[in-house]
Amino acid sequence: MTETHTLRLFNSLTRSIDPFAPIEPGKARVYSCGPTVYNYAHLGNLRAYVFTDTLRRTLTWAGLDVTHVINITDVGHLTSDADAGDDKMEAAARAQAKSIWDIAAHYTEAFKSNIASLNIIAPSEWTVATDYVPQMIEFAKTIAPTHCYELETGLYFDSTTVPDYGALAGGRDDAANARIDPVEGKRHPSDFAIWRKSPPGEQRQMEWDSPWGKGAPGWHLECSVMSFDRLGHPFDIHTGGIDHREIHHPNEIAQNQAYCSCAHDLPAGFTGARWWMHNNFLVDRGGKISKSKGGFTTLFSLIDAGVHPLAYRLLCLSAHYRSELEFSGEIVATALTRYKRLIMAVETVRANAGEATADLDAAHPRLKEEMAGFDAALRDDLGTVKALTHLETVVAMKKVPAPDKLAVALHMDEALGLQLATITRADLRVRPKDAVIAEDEIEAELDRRLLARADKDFAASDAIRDGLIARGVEVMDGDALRWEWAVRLGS
RNA sequence: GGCCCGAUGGCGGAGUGGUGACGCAGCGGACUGCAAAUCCGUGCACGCCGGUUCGAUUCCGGCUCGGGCCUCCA
Repeated sequence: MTETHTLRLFNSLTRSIDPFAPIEPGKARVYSCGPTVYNYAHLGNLRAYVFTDTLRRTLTWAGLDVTHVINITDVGHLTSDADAGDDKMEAAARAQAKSIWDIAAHYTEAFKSNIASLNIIAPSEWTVATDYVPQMIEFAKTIAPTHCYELETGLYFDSTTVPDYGALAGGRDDAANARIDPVEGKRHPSDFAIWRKSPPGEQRQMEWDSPWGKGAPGWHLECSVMSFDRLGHPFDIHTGGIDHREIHHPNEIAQNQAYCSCAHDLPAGFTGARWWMHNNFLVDRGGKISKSKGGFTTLFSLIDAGVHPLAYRLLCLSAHYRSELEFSGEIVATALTRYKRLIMAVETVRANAGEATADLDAAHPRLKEEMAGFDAALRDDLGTVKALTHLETVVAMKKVPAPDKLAVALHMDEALGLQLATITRADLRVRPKDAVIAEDEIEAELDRRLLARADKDFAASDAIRDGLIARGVEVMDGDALRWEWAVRLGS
């Protein structure tokens, strides 16, 4: 099928949608800021990886060979004010009376499990921050003489030593914005830690020797070091949540500029990645869902309530990645219904089609029209919202050959990742964690009900049905599936 | 306090200088012993005040309300 549209993506550096051209023809190198593994990822965190996955699939769709790296931050985040507070990892370890390494391993596995549940393609490589400490120290040594200064608390980056500091953030006010206590001795409010010294007399579970004393790397450092190490410099795209646009990524860019001018004599203005892309937040009534505030919803809890994880993926796809997306139990439930109907429709197409048409170019003209619309939507800064409607149009289309329909739908799904080729409606019947009745008992009750109905004993059959409903089971007579779990969403 | 963003029907959410997608809910119909599930059909919206324009939801200004960042966060 001839793809005629240009891929255009929003670049936070230019604040505009620009035609995308990779550095190396035919290839794209992408780095995504990964999770800090001191707690479970919540649904808002996961939106970022659905976005990243959509980007990756779209690049592939556009014919590019993608190398994708996601990091695991297992060190280096602070819990509180300034640049000298507690480390989040250390705090979590203390709170749970476990080793910090156990904490990291546990939440890393949980995260990877979430990624798999959402049908997010695993990155070409996961990089782990603590594996890179020696390289971080080398990086810091390279830039220290010309870009850093040392204080009691650590090694700091002087943000005025690089051109256009903070340009990504879209202009920052420099002075008098001190809402928090600044670190004693910092030259500029926007200076940040490259290396954090362990407090005197305190033994940390994670600490390393360095030219600036025992301690841990600043958390901005890891992404610069790992992205350069795995993807080279420059590379194509760096992604992350929109919150990183103001601090973390500008700091990363500053480090990249410093490093490249020190080590490679690269021109000023070099930013490491050519494109910086940011997804917007998943929000609750009260605002963004925050990991550090607690009380958030995880993908695990959604599954426990009886919601298939891909319904959440569909929800993410139904809004543009740069828009805020409202979240509530009710909203996920609508996504689940939408997903269920889509899956049922595809199942029907599959049953009618047998084999999918092999040659998409030979598909029915109306289908090719939708295909073109889908392609255009996707290539226009990842327009999944429209792309999704094209998919639904295709699946619902009358008077076109089923094998063609199936082929087109499955092709579209390569970009959307809704597992249309394999998921069945029965798969969507996710057993709620607090279900009070077993499946075989449900089946037995339904068989009893069938007998009562055959006898036209409707009082008895209705009583059985009411009993099942009371135990969270929906009875569906005119449906091959016969019954379904009621979804149990809190609020 | 500084910087920035948003406001579309009951809810979610696209989009556009000139008939305002789509999904969910609702309503009507089919099916059903009755429901449910499913299918078909369908009503409902561009925060307020000015300006530009033949014409603004769309462009500009002000206002109101909501949110984000400035401290770890996707």
